Amino acid sequence: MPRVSEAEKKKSRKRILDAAARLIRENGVEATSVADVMTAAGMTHGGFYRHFANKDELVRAAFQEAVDRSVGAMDVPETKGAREEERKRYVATYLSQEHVESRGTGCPIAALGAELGRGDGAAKKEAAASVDRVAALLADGDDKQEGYEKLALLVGTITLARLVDDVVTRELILDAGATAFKRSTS
Amino acid sequence: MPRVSEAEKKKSRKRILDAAARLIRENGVEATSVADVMTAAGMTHGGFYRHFANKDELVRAAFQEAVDRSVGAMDVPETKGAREEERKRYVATYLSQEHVESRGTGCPIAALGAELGRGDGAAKKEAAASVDRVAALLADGDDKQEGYEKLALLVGTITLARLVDDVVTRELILDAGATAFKRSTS
DNA sequence: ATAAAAAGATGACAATCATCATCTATAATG
DNA sequence: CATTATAGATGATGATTGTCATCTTTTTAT
Repeated sequence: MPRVSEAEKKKSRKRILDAAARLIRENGVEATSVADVMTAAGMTHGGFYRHFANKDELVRAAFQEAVDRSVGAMDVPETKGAREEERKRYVATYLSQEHVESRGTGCPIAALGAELGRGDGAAKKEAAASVDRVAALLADGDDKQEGYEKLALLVGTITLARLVDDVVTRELILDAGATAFKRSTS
Repeated sequence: MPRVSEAEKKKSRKRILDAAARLIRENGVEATSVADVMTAAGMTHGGFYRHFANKDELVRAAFQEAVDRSVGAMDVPETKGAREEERKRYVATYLSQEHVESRGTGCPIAALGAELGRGDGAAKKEAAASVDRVAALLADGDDKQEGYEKLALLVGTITLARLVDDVVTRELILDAGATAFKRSTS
């Protein structure tokens, strides 16, 4: 059948990226094979290297995509309280049971931070840059430390909550995170 | 050569456990093979199943061992300020550059929490129990939420710090965690 | 002392993996 | 329209994986 048009190729790339962004968050980078991603994107493994140089490059791009999507709403011009409004929404969504359960669409730093922290490829560098980016979006002004503190609290809370099967205990953990988060602002 | 004495077998088991506890924290569960562990323990892969039913059971036991070692000092009778003293030491060690770099001997929840949170075997259950245990040790009294909050902050902070290669930024992150931790107590 | 049990070595298994080579049919280029 | 470039399919690669079978040798039990 192939070859396909340029526009079609672009769509293919996007399907691959979306599939990867979901699968690596659901199952981890190591547990996600290139063939898995391609199948989820509706193709065979063969065409993969027409889109990405290697798996690390795919993971880097997928991680970036995931960050864009998950903080995109917060990344708006600082006009009046719009940013602050989105921040509130972001945190409430973050510290929710739904976020605990839907790993495939959740925070990529929480899902993959530990695993990427062990590596040293392009994906790790991307994740490091994302830490700065998300922290900056979470902070009120230019206080970097406030951003780091808030992000650490979010990431740690969801990590703990995902270990716990009991929904009641999970809620306790999420509540603890929310309470601490409020304290970090005032 | 084999068979070896009962005492020797016990020592073998401990060597396997120690090797696993280090390797899974350094490289993750998935990236650590049974053969890797056995080699690090000074044996070939053959004898592994005389000690553990399967890899999941090894990881569970190794995780438990790692937790024991890393919070052992805090887990003392609540006599006068002894516990509080150890808590301080624990947190200072936790939020240090050395901890960021020495993953193999560091906090197993931070190293493996996200990965185990995706699974559903014995190792995940062990990790869930550890969350409660460590949180309880970190809390002042019976305030569970305080424990969860503190543990989340520690785990999140070290996760972020490990993503960052730049030592200065890393220090900023660790400082932010330490500041927030103090605020969570008073 | 004889027999049974088993620790660990060696080796094999079926799966899985990332990556590459080749083939094809079609899109882009002229 | 003729030529060339290439997206994606098919299939192979060598490496790695968890687990099991077998064998040897020594310990334990009788």
